[in-house]
Amino acid sequence: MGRAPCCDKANVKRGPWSPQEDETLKNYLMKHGTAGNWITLPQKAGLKRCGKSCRLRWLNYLRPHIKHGGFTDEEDQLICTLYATIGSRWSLIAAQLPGRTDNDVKNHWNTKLKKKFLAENTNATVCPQFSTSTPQPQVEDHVFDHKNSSESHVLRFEQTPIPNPSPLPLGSDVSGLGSSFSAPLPNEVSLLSNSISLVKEENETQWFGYHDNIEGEAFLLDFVYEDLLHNGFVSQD
DNA sequence: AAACAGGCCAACCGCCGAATC
DNA sequence: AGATTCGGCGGTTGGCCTGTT
Repeated sequence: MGRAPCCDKANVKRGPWSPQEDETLKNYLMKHGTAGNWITLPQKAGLKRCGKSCRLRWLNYLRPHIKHGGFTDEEDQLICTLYATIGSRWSLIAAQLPGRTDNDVKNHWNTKLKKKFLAENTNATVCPQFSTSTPQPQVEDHVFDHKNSSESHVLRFEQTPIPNPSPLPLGSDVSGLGSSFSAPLPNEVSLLSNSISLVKEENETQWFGYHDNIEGEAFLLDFVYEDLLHNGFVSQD
């Protein structure tokens, strides 16, 4: 048999949280933490809520240092770039935006950014796939789907490998560049946009994806590399 | 001032992989 | 080994808010 049931769904409160509930949950978590179990937490804290609901409320609203609204242009650009790279993996995208939650980023994209970039239809510095130099795609048609990357930039990368060690200009038409992508790999490739690159240092066996974040500091995009590795576009040999 | 439409966002739903029994 | 739950995630929705007519 498995674990005990999650919660009595007929006996839990739903809908918007009251200030009292917020206070109760916040106080409890500040004092005791989750103790590794969200399901039993509401009972211990004296809340008639499902554990999942408590978790969501904490992560999206009550957690310290959460920012709401007021997305900057830099954040918009980063969201767009990452969306074009990895698709709708909001938790990963939000992880690159301090103080932002996946729900917030998702809402922001769905209500504003998606329309904005569809309407503008040209934003090569941020989202190469929207470039006017190529046929105008629908956003959904060209996002990176990590489970089925048939419409992704990464697949195009595989089909049209980059044999040249120098970074390619943003939005380059790399079709017809030649043979399959294999070792020896170039030292650096400007791969997915003007701010994301794959780097392989001399004498290193691993490739790493980097992105220049809004403060201009490079951070490792493990998931870019993982996607490439997972899809067999790079190897560790 | 009232009615309506569209935008926004908090919260729920359902799925999936990992963990547990 | 298989059944079941947990935790986490992305998709969706319902209700409130704001702008327009």
